[in-house]
Amino acid sequence: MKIFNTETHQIEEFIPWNKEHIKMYTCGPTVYSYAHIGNLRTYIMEDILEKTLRLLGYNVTRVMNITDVGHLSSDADTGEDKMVKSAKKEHKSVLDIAKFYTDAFFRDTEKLNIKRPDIVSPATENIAEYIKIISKLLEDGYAYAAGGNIYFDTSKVSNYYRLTNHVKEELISGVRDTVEEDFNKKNKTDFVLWFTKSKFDAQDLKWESPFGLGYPGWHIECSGISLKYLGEYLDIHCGGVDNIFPHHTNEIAQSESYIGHPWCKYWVHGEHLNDASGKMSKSKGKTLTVSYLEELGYNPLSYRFFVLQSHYRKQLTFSFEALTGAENAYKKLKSKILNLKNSSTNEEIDSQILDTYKTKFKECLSDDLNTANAITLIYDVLKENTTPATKVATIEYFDQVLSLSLTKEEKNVVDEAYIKEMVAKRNKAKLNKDYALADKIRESLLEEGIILKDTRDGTTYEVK
RNA sequence: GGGGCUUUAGCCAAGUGGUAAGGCAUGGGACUGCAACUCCCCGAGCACCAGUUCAAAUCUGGUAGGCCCCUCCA
Repeated sequence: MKIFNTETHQIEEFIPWNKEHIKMYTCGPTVYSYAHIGNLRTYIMEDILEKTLRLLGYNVTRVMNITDVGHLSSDADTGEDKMVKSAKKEHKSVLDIAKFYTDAFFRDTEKLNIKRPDIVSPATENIAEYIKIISKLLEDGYAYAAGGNIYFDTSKVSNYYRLTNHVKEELISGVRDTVEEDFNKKNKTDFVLWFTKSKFDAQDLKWESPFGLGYPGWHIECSGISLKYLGEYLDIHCGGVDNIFPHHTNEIAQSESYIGHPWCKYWVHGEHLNDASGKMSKSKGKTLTVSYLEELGYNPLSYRFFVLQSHYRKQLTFSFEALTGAENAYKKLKSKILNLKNSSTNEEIDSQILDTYKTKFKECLSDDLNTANAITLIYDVLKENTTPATKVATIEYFDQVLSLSLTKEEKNVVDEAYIKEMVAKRNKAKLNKDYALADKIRESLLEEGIILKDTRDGTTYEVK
């Protein structure tokens, strides 16, 4: 298995700390509104990565956090915590909001066939862990108190910028002017571990701590949850590219300062989904959510297919034209496969062909998750000169990772006798050359979602 | 101002030195009462310029465009 490691800036052979058991941590959603499909792209990538590792025979424990506290608003003029802001807007408590959008998030991921991580942990349920870490960092001189808050002292770590290649001096000269400076900090890059005093004081959730009544900083959450559930040796840490700096950079700083040795071996980041104007954002125009796609009549799995046709480290531009193309391709492909499945009764499976394709498939995914080539393999299988049963079995194997429900028959709740009756009626009309009536029957069935197909061997139907 | 990514047919894209995968759409054909479905056929020399090489979409340098990040923005 080869994977691109953000830390070393190159594709590397994957060698876990302990090959018996892989520890994987993925940054979860901030649950103050619905996830848009751009957010979900990263979770699809992580899903593929996890399933690939399992297919390759590894045991994997995957942990995801739910950020339900402490994320500040991006709208500089309001300066409120995003969670608090949503709560106010919707007249609910912060935790109600978090619960609501957490449920919505998992409903969306389920529709996209994204497996739920083994452990999902809300940030608010691990406060004791953060306090433990912060206390030790203070004790060891990696953190300091100033102006009521606890800060991490980035000057105490030697290779702070290792994820990004940033140069300290250049960073300082180029700070955006929209950012207010916090004069409590010793260094520009220092960040808050624990707030008791903040210009954003509208926090509903506060906890007692040795540092005063307050709430945790953004970055400590992921370190805390990861160390708690996965221990001091992490194999893979994933997230969107936007997390690289400062979030993951800071996680490394605080985690390694705390445990005193190297922490995570592989950093894997998913690129963004863009629209014509750039990065997709929750605060920009109509939010593209899974349920919105459904309202427009798209199958969520068409979106998964769309995403998998591209590479996770490449920016992907979303358009409805592109999604429609993916949907057409997905429908056609699935229909072909289901036809094969229905015609493949009691045939032998050619295990040699199956094995060949298993190997090829694993090679595609082991090549830094080349899902586009993995999908092309499906088309190759369909063209292969072998039994339908072999093809179906091969594609079922692929679908363990691709998770496109390619061989899953939709449940058709239809009255078969009724359809047969209507088809007979229509055939009679056709014989009588009463095409108006024939077309009318066909149209009325279509309205009920039943598509008639006239073949040489008679009329068959398909349920939408 | 700094750091990074990216540019392949109408669209989504694979490809990392040997002469452009796959899919969608369009067009043509077969099938059909007409359609739909299905099947068959058809398209680019890889942003541009200059190099390296027997050979470059693939390597080097430059130009242009797009995108992301730069500390409380996920």
